[in-house]
Amino acid sequence: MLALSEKSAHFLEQIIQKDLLKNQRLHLRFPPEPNGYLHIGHAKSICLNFGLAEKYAGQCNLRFDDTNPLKEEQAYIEAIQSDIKWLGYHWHDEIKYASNYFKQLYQWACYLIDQNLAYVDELSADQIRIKRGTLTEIGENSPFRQRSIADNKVCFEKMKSGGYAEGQAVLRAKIDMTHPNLNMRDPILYRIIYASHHQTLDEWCIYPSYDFAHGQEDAIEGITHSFCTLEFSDHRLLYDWFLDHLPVSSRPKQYEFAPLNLSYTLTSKRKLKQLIDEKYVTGWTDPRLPTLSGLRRRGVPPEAIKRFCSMIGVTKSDSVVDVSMLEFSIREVLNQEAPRAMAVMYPLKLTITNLDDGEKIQLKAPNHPQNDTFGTRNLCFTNTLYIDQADFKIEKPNKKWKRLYLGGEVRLRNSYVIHCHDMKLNENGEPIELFCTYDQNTLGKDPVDRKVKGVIHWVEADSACDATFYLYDRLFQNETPDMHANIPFTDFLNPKSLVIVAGSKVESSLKQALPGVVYQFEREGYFCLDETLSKQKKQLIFNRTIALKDTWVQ
RNA sequence: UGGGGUGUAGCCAAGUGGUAAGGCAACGGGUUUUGAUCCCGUGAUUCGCAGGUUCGAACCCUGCCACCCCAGCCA
Repeated sequence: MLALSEKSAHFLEQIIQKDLLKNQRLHLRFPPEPNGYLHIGHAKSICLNFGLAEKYAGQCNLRFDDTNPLKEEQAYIEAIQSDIKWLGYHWHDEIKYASNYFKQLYQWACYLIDQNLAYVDELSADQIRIKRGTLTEIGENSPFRQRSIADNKVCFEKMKSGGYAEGQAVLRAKIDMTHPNLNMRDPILYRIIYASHHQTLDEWCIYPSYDFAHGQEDAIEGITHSFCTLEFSDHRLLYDWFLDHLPVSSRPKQYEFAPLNLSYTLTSKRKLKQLIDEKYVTGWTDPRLPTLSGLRRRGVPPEAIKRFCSMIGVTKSDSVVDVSMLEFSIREVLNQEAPRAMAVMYPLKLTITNLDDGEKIQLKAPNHPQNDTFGTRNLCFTNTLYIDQADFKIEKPNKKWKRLYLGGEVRLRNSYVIHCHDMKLNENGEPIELFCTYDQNTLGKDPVDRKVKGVIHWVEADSACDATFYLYDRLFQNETPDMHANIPFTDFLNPKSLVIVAGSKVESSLKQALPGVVYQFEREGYFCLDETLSKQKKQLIFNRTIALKDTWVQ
């Protein structure tokens, strides 16, 4: 926490600090296009914009950049809102939509025509592309560039009223076909799309391009600093050109920062959508996805995401952030917040031979080892328990082995020290039942005459609940799955990204596991109830948020 | 090869002319009824490279190199 507030200001924050000194307002915006769910990369931008507005007592708008009805949906608008709320941010005023400004944008387009700065081009998309030139060759004027203002007004009106087919005409700015920046070679302002828009329905059949919309939207809303990712750097010139030539009432400035790349992860809406459409995952909320909805369902707390965003910084250099940083912040938050419980993933029956059938010992266990305010819970100890198969070996494999073996001793977490004196094997020679005695004199204290190093977790057989665990692992086996020129990212999918373990046991207190609460199943990891799946399959299903850090080298 | 950017440890990142912060990862050690947490310790004679300016350069100048983005009627 301390480190967080002491962190030095990144370059955008420094710009804000300077501008604030000059008595400027601070008004930011987060402008997603509603064409998919938000992911961890958007979280970086959300934390930047909402976080800075919060820190410097400014405002931050939520604005849906909905200029393309072909790709957008109302469902995405709703999902995006709940993801932002989940992160704990509040947008200023009403939600904004680019579509709120369609009329104003249209009037400004007419204004540009009147200024002889825009024209209707009836070249085909292909012809426009060819005449635009290339990176090294200048472009060439369209034959329609010399249309009269009056003609342009007629043609633009014709575009607006449905007099052209899709693709038959576009409105372009008249700038400079020889400009070294391709964006300045008469960019397209309006195109014809005969599609119903989720907000404006069938009111329009012409839609503004991103370039013609974004800066003006910022100006209309009185945005002071417009932060976007690096790939828009080349558009800044155009952004300024429109603001210079239009009678806008405020002058926002665009600044660019590097988008987030995360190792072993995809941060591209388009590619995430492909994974969903091609059924590699179950949907936008699949816990293996880096979508905010997926992370939430997985059990990742919003605070972890905020800490992560603070940890990675904001710069202009291309980078790939190691996913271990995200994992660290998840564990850091969960270690503090998660109540502890015990769960046995692969049960092995263990009979206490010096305890009679029906005898019950009530035990109390703290819900958090470092924080008493979490309180305690009751545990029942009888002669029939389960421990994990991984915690028992017939023979002690090496001197570092701290768990149970035949003839050895181990502490049962929150309970007694037991000694294993016998076992039953199946036909394959695998142990199927252990016989142990417990040492009555070891509850809450160490035995006086000997050292018992190991501690293992357990559940009481009779009171335990059956549960199924969904163990998630990274979706890709390659650090940069989408950065290989000739290999599709789907080639790197991890076949073990989801492992379902059924037939597990959780302690009785988890019968009432609360949705939304992440528990630490001691020695295993952090888990949370999957409400949807549990209801659907009528059993307790836990998602593993993340395993505990494991530094044990066998 | 036009234009716009970026190069500081395996990864992220401070540093803005006074002699290389911090975090993640890794590796040691200590504590521990979670092989977790916590604590302590270990890294750059050097900042893409080469010159130059200066008493002094990661920071200034010159030249070079590498990588990223741009030729949607996507955003």
